[in-house]
Amino acid sequence: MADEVGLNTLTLAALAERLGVKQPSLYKHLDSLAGLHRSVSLLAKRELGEAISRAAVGRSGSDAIFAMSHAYRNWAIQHPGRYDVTQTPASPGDTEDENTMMSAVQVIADVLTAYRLEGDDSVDAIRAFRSLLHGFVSLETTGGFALTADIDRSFERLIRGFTVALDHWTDPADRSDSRD
Amino acid sequence: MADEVGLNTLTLAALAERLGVKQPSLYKHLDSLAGLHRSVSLLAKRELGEAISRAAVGRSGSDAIFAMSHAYRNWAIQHPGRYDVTQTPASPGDTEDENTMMSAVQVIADVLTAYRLEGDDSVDAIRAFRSLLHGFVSLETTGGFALTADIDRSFERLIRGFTVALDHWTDPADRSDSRD
DNA sequence: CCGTTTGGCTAACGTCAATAGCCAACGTTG
DNA sequence: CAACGTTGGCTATTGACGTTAGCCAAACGG
Repeated sequence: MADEVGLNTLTLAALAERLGVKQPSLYKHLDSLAGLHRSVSLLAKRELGEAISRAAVGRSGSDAIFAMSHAYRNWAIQHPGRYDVTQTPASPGDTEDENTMMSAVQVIADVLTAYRLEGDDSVDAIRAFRSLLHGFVSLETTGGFALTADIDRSFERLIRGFTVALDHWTDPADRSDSRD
Repeated sequence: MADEVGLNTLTLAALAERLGVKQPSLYKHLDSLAGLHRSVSLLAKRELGEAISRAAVGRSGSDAIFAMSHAYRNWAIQHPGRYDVTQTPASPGDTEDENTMMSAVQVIADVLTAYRLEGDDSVDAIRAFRSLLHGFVSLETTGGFALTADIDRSFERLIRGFTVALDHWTDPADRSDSRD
């Protein structure tokens, strides 16, 4: 239901009606709307983490990156409502939520090990990859890409660009434009 | 006020109280909550567009990209509430909103002209750049980066990676990992 | 077979967006 | 100056929603 209507507009009244039940009866199964949101968020993080993890097994290097990226995007497109709560951070002290998030990020970290990045270099690469994926998928699912140009192709291009950047991740910083 | 509390939780009651006025009096100055959201969104898009446009004047190539990126991120960090409605697409038929969005995207397109990309190549690059910026800023402002590693550095790294990728944007696609 | 748990219900309250209708201050204009 | 329309506030009310309290019947376990 979150995927159909969006979590923000998912009302307890509507949920009760769909279940053929009166609104207060829901409180026998959930503690609050916020609690429901947390549950959905937790479920979504787990599912997305599993999806990208499954895509990465048996692959490494740029192969794994492409596979994981497509798994990420496909899951997000198929579950837009769930997706947009995958990035809401855990409430302070919610260790279960924190751990779920961390294990999903760990999948990305593992995939990047092929590039032999260490310490901050690795953190930077993980943040970059997460930014890429989230930014593209977020813009796409909210309808931010107005033009009719092929979105699949743009995504492929984006990921390819990332692998190219990874190949030069530890090159010395140089702001000059290498092409002219 | 949107930046302090977030647009989602900005309530008309609270707004009225801050203005020292009763809630229904607000309707003499706005049509609805949705209308207010649209106004804020429109203002935000215009402001962000101007910020990145200002940053890009007099620069070109990767210089312009870095300047624009920092202007984008800084504006978003300083105006988090406004930022997160900059990416909400215009309602169908809202040409004013569409035009505002388009002119902001046009700034990006102009900056990328130095890379001599044409047609779909250009669209792909614009989408990639928007994804990068939005993804990073979105994750950062919502607290998605848990580790204490330097976020400024990660951003710098991300943008540098993009310029590297741009230098090879039109290289033939090749999924093999060039480093091993 | 009796007690407890489970899962529904009605009634009620507070908050919020929104509408209707009233009224005072003010400026314009004949 | 006086009549008048506009502006911008107000109270009262409604409807949707989240939430709590308290009641009750069916199911289930000892």
